[in-house]
Amino acid sequence: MSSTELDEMIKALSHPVRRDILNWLKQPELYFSDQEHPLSFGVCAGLIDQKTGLSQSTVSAHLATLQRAGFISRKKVGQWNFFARNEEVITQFLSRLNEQL
Amino acid sequence: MSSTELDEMIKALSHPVRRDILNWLKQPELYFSDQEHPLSFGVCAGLIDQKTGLSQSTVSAHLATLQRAGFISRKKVGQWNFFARNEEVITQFLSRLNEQL
DNA sequence: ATTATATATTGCTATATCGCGATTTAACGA
DNA sequence: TCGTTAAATCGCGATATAGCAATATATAAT
Repeated sequence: MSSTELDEMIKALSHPVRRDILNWLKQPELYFSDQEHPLSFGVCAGLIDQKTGLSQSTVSAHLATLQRAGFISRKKVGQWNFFARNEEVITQFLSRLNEQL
Repeated sequence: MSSTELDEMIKALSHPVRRDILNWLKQPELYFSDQEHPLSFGVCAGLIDQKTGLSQSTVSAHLATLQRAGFISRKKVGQWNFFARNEEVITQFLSRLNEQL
């Protein structure tokens, strides 16, 4: 993980809504039990929109930020986009921060 | 540590210069061996200014940000201000992040 | 083909952050 | 008291970020 990438990751975490999203995705069955599709796909954008209470376009941008940072992945199924945490990346980020901070 | 405080801490880390400063303060004897005063006081602001290459006022603001977040402490001795890491706070921050992320 | 749904993208405004030079404040020394 | 040094604070312009509504795009359903 380059220092530029690390920077992008920390910046991605520097907004409370994006941290909330990461947290919700940690336990989808707890926060998105109402999803029609299997949670194994991930959580679809619309439900995340709802949960934040922000506009669709705003949340879409937040999800893009988290994805660019590598924290989440997107899986497109039909007309839906499902998001899930990249646990390996998150683990790697935390250990990098533990070393370097 | 409240969620507001956590937010302030992450935001404080979201600037590369501020992370640099925290890193330099980890090994003052390595990065500030030219300091006239004992390094046990901490590192004085002027030397940090120099090392960043940014203006005095800019660095002063960065140091204030780090201090507000709790990551560093200031010790005033005569006309100098010495800064040092708050290791306990940093450790606490890291463990909080490890849990919550 | 048309319509509906899901979501990304665009264009915009408002606010926050960064960096600087100039000024102020504080402490020291002559 | 006056000049010097250290560092905070102020005022400013430039850039980045956040939010929204509107639009575009892609898929699905009728």
